[in-house]
Parts: sequence; C-alpha cells; structure tokens
Amino acid sequence: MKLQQLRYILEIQRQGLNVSEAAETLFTSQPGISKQVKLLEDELGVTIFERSGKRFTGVTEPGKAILASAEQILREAENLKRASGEFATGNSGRLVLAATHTQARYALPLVVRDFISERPGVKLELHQGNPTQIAEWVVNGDADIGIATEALDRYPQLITLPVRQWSHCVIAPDGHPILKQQSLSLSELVKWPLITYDTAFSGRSHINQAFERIAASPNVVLTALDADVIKTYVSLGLGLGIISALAYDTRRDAGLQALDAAHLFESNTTRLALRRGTYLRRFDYDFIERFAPHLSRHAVDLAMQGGGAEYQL
Amino acid sequence: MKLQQLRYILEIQRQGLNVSEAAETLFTSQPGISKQVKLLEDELGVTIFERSGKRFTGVTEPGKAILASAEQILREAENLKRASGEFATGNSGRLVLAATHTQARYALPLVVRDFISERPGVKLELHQGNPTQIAEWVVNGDADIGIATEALDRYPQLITLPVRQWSHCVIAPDGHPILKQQSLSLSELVKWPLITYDTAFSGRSHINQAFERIAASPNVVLTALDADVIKTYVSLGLGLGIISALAYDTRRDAGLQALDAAHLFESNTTRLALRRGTYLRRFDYDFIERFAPHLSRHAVDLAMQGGGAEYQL
DNA sequence: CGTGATTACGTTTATCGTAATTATA
DNA sequence: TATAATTACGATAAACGTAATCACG
Repeated sequence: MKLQQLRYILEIQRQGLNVSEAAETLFTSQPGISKQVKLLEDELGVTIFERSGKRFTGVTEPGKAILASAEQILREAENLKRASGEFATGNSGRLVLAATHTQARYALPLVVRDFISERPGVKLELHQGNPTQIAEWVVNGDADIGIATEALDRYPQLITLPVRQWSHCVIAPDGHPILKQQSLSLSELVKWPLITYDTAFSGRSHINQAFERIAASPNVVLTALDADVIKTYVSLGLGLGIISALAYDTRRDAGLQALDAAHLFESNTTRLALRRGTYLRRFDYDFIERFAPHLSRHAVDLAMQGGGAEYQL
Repeated sequence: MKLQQLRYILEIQRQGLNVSEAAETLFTSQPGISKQVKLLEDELGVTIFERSGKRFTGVTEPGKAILASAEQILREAENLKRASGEFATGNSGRLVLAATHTQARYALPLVVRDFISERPGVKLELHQGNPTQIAEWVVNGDADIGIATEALDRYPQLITLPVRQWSHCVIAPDGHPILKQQSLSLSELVKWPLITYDTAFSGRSHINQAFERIAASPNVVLTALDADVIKTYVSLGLGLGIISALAYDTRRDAGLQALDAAHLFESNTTRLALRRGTYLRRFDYDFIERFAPHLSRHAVDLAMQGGGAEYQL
C-alpha cells in the first residue's frame, strides 16, 4: 500500500469515478493510475470500485471504508508536511483567512495590519464569502481560519471558538422622527420601512426571531449583503437600517445617527472556525490571539483536543 | 514521503533511537533505514533525530510532531487493511481477547464456546493478564478487546464500556462459626484472618476502601491473583475468603459456603475496552453483543464516536 | 465511432542488501 | 577496540509514460 495509491483512488472518487480526469488533475497518465488501483485492490484482496466492463460505475462496500480511511491518512499526511514545513521555513508561510463582509470590513483591518507588519514572512490572504462558503473552505482546507457569525457551528468537522459578542443598532438619517423617541421598541420599528441584511448574514436570524416573537411582520424594503449598502440607502431616506453595531462609527458615518438596539434583538457571537485535527502553526495561534486575546494558544489547544466541549465567552 | 519511511522512524523511536535494532525488528538492513531516514528528512526539510556525530541522541522539536503524525497515519493504515481484510476473508479472521483470570475463568467460557461454534472461521485467542497489561495490549493493538474490572478507564486511548455489575461474597469452609451469624458486617470480618485478591485485581480497591472507611485494618494473611487460589486456602482453613460472587458456585465449590457481601463493599463494574478509532469487524461486534447483550452494534458505535461520553449501565 | 479503461512494453528511478568506511563511547 | 551509523555500489523491482488494444454507450 502506497500513499500514491490512496491519492489515486480518492481523486477517482472526487472526479466522479472518471479515471482519465483523475489522471489529469494529478498530472499523471491514466494507465498509471489504472494499474495502481488494480495493484492496491490485489494487495487488499477486495475490489474498491464497481465496474461494468471497463467503466467505473460505483464504490463497493469495502471501497467506502477504504476511501474513508484513505482520506484520514492523507489528511494526517498533510498535517505532517505542514508541521515540518513550519519548522523548515521558520516564521514564514501562507495564512488564509475566510471572513464575511462585516468581519473583513469592520473587525479585521487593524488586526491584519498589525499582523502583517509583525510577521512579514507570512503571506496573508483574506477571502470574502458568505458563512456557508466560509465553512466549506475551512472544511476543505482551502482556508485556515474562518470568521463569521452564522452557520459555522453547523459543521461537525469544524471547531468553533467564540470571538466576541455584538448587538445590532438601528440607523436613521439625521432628523428622522424616530430619533426623538424616548426608547426604541419593536412595535415602533414595524411602522417604518426597514433595510437590513440578507438571510443567513450577520445575525439576520436573530432579527427575524425578535419580530416573530411579537408576531409582527416588519416591512423590509431592501436586503443587502453588507452594512455599507444598507447605510447608503438609509442615507437616501429609503428606510431605517438595522445593522451590526460594529459597523457604525459616528465620525465616518456623518449624516447618520445610530440607536442602540441591544435590548431588541438577541446578541450575536462572532465565531472563529478551524478544521478539527489540523496542525496549527505558530502564526495561526498568533493571529488568533491577536484577533481574540482570550484565545491563547492554550485555550485553542484545549478546544481542539476537547472536540465537543463548548467554550464559554 | 513513503509509508515505509514513517514505519522506519517510528521503529527507531520505539527501539530507543537505535537504528540497528529497528532494522532487525523490521527484518531489513540497517543502511537501508539510515538512507530512508535521510531522504525523508531531506524531503521535509527538517532533521527528525538529533545526532552527535553518527549516533542518534534525541528527537528534535519538529521530529516530535512528525512522529506523532506518523503514528496516526500508520494506525489508520492498519484500520484500512483491517477493514478490507474483513471483506476479503468474509467471516474469518483473528480475534484476540485479553482478560483477567476472573473473567477468563468465570464470565467468558460459555460466551467463548458459543462464539467459536457459531463462527468457526474466526480464530479466537484469549490472553490472560493483569488489568494494566490488558489495557496496554489493547492500546498497542496486541489485543482487540480487553475485559477487566480495574484500570481500563485510566487510559484515554481506550473506549470502555460497562458489561455488568457484580459484588463480592465471603467464603468460608463448612462449619465455620461465621456462618451462624445473622448478618455479616465489616467489624465481624476484621476478627478473622482474610484471604483475598492482590492489589489492582478484581475490585480489590473497593475492599480496601470499605475497611478504610471504618478505620479498621483487616488481617489479610494471603493475597492471590485469582479466586481459585483463594478458595484452595479457604478450604484448608487458613482464613475467610473475599472473592467475586461470580467465582462461587454451590455445586462446584463443595465444602465451601458463601455469604453475600454486596452490602459491605461497593459493587464493581466489569468493563470492556476497545482502542479508540479502531475499525471493528463484524465478529468484533458479534462477540461484544454475545458477551454483553445490551452492547448492540449501535451502542458500541455511539460510544466509539462519542469518545468521552459515558455509557450508563 | 468516440470515449474511456486495460494491456504491453521500454525507460527511468527508487529500493534494498552487501561490503567497505568512518565516527563514537 | 567494539559498537553503530554512513557511504559506495550493484542487483532487483517498482513506477511511470507511450503506444496499442479492447469494451461500452
């Protein structure tokens, strides 16, 4: 049994049982793969792939078990290379972050600036996506660290760690009548056209829940993927905005006023996701601690080992 | 990176950094290993072993990480072979049990008899040992299933499952004065010479605890590794015996009487140990369920996945 | 017939063992 | 000086690519 052979059968599976395509993605010849698959099957004494004549048509029962193990093995082999790579290259390497707009625009800039100036050897990449994309990138190893408020904890392959809590705020253009109200309430909000996040973004679920709880249907006239778009339309007088409090800044957002809405909507927790069982390099720990000072190397290790254990913010 | 190379470095570590011995246990040449180690180190770009001149003197920092990963990889590779082996050979294979005397002598015989008659293809081996040995055999993969009352739950690499609860009983030769007592008490027991298990065997810890709780020092005149030895000396009138109730049988043990001692000593739980993450074959599940009917395949899978979760008997 | 897997075969590379060499305790 | 790792080298085998063949839709 060779690691190559395991790579081959996994790639065949990934390419929908097409050996030729697997050969192409692995930059090798198709007969080579074909032969190695057969050799592996002979060695193990089972057929891995069902064939009808010369076409691959499915995965046999033992094949499933074998492919599962193969995946594990290659994952750990990646870890091994990663671990040695870190020592070999010292404090250099590539760190891929995946984050939502809110995080990328409002939470990360200062942390990223400091990180890249302190660790010039590390090539930092930031990929923006929606929470589901982010989770999948981390699961597939396309990103090292995922940062989002939603969705991450729905993936059992991920370890998620709480970064910080935040609340929503309501924004209105200067002079809007609602600014004169003593205290903001949901029943007041439903009277106005509203602009907020698209579903599955930045705590939108908690906004929905709050209105459902009082059985009211808010008049949402526009949904956006990010707070900048929302602020633009609020400025134009299209309605009131409900955004993350992180996204409002008195100085920068001239012409807009913010009202605290922490009492109206359940608070949200920004979470950081790592793939279970991945080897973390020094700079992974370093970035995490810069972003969330309570997540020391020790705290992260504990969560990675503990697995299911939930860390309380 | 080759699986062989990983095997080599692991064996070097196991043999106390002695390459020659590693070569011997792996039935290959020493220069071959030497070269492969160097090739691996070159490929990974780090040194795995510290050397003083030509002697291996230690494991480097990256080496530790590499060895840890290598172990994982080879473990999973074993699983892969095991999984395919099962399908290849159908219902045949080798099942190695490790059990204490008490289990081997009193709990297992009927189960083993039924198992081997129902599954003639499976070569069943039973290795007797003390609880610590049993745990280590299972950890090392030398045994598939470990069965004991003590020690098993102290190994984090093991999943342990409760099989059944049992209590102690006191045995005395026919006509012994204690047999006339209304009810047995600890204070009564300390008046007599006692014969029981050696430390770390069959619930001996609970026996000690009970006497400590009443601050009494029992007069233990003989400790044995198994109930058969104890019974022998009780028959000779050397003292009263405290043994597992499983080990007393009215018919077989003529000349001896047993007194229930469930109220004196905390009850014990026989546990079954499996190595975390091992692939279990059909006959592994089968044996487990015959031995402990509540441990269905489903229940075992749950425990294996859950990891830390404690199963209540 | 075209797409896609297997077989055949030659080249290249890697692996392993023996023998000789060198370094350490 | 004995033990143990490295270097050198040759035989063997494994892996890979090219070309030809075969099977399915």
